[in-house]
Amino acid sequence: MKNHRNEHTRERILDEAEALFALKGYHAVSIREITGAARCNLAAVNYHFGNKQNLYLEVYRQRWLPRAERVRQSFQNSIKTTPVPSADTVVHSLARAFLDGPLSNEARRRHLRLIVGELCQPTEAFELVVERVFRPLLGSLIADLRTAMPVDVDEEQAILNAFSIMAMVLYFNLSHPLIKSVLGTSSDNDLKTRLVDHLVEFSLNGIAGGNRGSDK
Amino acid sequence: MKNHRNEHTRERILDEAEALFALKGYHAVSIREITGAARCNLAAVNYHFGNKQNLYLEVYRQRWLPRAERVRQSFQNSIKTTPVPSADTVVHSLARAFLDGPLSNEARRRHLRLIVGELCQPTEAFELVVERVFRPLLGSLIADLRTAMPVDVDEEQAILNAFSIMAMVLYFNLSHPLIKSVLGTSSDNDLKTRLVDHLVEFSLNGIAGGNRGSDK
DNA sequence: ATTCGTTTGATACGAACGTTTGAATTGTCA
DNA sequence: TGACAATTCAAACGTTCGTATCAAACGAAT
Repeated sequence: MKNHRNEHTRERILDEAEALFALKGYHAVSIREITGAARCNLAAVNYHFGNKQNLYLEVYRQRWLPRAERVRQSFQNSIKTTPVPSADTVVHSLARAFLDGPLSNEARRRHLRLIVGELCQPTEAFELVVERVFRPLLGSLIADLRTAMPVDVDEEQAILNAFSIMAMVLYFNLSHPLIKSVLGTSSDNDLKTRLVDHLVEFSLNGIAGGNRGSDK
Repeated sequence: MKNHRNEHTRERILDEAEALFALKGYHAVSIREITGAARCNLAAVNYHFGNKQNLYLEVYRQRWLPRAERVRQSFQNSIKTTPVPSADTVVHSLARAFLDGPLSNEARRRHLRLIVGELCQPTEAFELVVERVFRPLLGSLIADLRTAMPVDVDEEQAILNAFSIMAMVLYFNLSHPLIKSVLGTSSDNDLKTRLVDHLVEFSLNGIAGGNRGSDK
């Protein structure tokens, strides 16, 4: 039924659309810009996806979601090496999965920009990001952290801990250039590794502190 | 020279433009939408500000920047109550200045959305945000934290600590609805206070941990 | 080779965009 | 009051946007 070239066109459009949406945001990208980058006709978007909004959603469904799944798998595989992972292992696995995981630098940048884009200006894709990825990830993160910690941490504390970790993961990606700018040009080598190390250490202490001391 | 109504119009445009830019982003807001909300003529934007891009910049220069200054003042005043503030005081003052400070809830949401907007999709206003506000704030934050801590924390560690704190401050504002959604409807009262408390505690432990243990 | 469903292509539509214009209106000061 | 600059207004500009149309090109099966 399906021939080869239409799939190629469809895939090319998805690729270029994702790159451009991640780079400039939905409204700053025109269909002509996408089809120009994909070297196909203007009408191809409306033929394959109906309209611009649905192309945007398909980018999340067919590009972003599978990648989010890869990140999740990378995270799960890392912590499943030990039967009862320590909090250290959990946080380190999460940080590495997001900041140094299965994605290339470019893919990772796109991936997290699409997340933050929906966080800043929610559209229809927001529900997909939250319900299909964010909430499950947060749930397993909390569960994994719980098994590695005493039970005297209440649910809200655990949730806020998980949010704090995610905050740093997202932010360190988002403003990676800014961080590099502030740190100066002196130490560019293996910055990513040191960022991960800092994030893990900072988070672990934050969690442990939240566990030990009940109130400030 | 200047009469009254033009200033009124100019100010109304700035107010409505800021609200709309913060809510929907630059490209998703049209001049007609702004002038409609400000109840003035379409051409008023081009008369008072030249063009849309410059209106956007003026929003940052004349609305955002003064508010950033108020937040900074609130932060500085809080920590200047004691001659040598503790790290606890510094972080708590910062968190309160941003999350519970001199701004109303609405003004704070706008303020931080304009920050994150420039972080996600930098325009000309990015330099203003970074150089005039972000870098000075980060500098004084690091300096204040340093005086409250032993000197065996290297510069990079201190910078990353400050970034981590800012990450949580920004993120807790950005995804406040999401956090409320995940936490459930059970505990809505004084959530902001508990968020600040969590942020302070998490950060302080993160900093202290970075101070005590040199490597993971 | 012919047919038929699928995909591509060139082109055009109406709407909305940012911007400009020039005439009316307003406020200010001689 | 009259003159003059500052501001507002309605209307239009040219451009670009998302979308629709329809014929041409293509691939696969009869």
